[in-house]
Amino acid sequence: MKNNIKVQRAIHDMTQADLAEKIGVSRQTINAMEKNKYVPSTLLALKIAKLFKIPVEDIFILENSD
Amino acid sequence: MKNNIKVQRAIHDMTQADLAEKIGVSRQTINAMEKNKYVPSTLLALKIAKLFKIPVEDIFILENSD
DNA sequence: ATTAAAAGTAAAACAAGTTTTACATATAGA
DNA sequence: TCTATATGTAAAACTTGTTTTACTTTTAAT
Repeated sequence: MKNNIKVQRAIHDMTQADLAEKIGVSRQTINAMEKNKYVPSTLLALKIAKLFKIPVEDIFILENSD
Repeated sequence: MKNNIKVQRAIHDMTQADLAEKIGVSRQTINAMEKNKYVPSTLLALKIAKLFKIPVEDIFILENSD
């Protein structure tokens, strides 16, 4: 699974810290997600999608390996 | 956060075990999700949404308390 | 070149998701 | 009523997500 969080942040001109604060997680959580260190919870995915006003599927993309 | 998994299973005439097997988790994981015992990973959410051919947001719904 | 802000990284601790095994309860059909 | 299938539940073990603290590196602007 990959994700577009970095791009969406750029579009919305947000730092990792900004995004972290908006959705109520630590900055390291955002950083680790962007670096594909781990798969976030559905709660985080929904909050991020809501914030960026796009579907979860447009941010988090399933890959063949999943 | 709540979810419609039970309804979607009914629409697709699947048991908890069926769904579990299709997306590669244990039956207890499906049961626990339906009973709101915990929030699944985004990977699971995407797989379930793909299987039912509807958006993640139509299955997992944010609530005010989230 | 220096500085400030942003991003990357790492380890320990803690919280939460998932599996496994096992049993109890419910439901529908024979 | 008996039986098979589906669902609910629980505890232990394991895996993974998340936080906290703290430090390093990068980037962009001065």
